Amino acid sequence: MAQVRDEILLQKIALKLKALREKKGLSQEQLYNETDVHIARIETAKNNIRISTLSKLCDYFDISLSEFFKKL
Amino acid sequence: MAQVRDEILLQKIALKLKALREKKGLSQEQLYNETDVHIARIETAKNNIRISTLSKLCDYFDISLSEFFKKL
DNA sequence: CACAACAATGACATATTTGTCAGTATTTGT
DNA sequence: ACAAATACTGACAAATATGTCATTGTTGTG
Repeated sequence: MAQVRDEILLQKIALKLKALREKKGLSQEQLYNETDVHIARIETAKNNIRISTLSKLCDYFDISLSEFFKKL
Repeated sequence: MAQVRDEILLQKIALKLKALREKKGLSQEQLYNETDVHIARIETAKNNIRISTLSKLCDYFDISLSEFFKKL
């Protein structure tokens, strides 16, 4: 089902974003202060992130969207 | 500004999706019948597409998200 | 255990995407 | 130019992402 595929995708994105954040040693709150993105629900795969939100985060983490999805 | 960067990103995504669709020789309506995605507003860069919507389209076009953004 | 820092979750408000459909504009082929 | 196909746009409803704040749960450290 498409729903299941989406859940898997969102889960992968969630884990990847969490890993990027932790690599920088930031708390969710600190990341919010830097990017204005509330990450909690994204990191728990509750939200179907918009492309501009993901783009903003990738910019902050110095990774291209292509790179982000390559090692997903 | 972030707004401008988003507009550029959405414009690139729009053009890329249109090119993929036209490569398959499909009208917007035909693509909708295949994917259940209304593409008109996305191809005119009016919408900030969600990741699962883009993923669905990439699946249909047989291109990975990483590939999609690589040649953006 | 107790405390502190952090993450997860619920509730609510706001903004935006998407579906849907109708109407208009544009393109394409003859 | 004409007709048909296609694309674009506006309006409305429904679903959902995100902001915001409060509360609860978790984790690590003394």
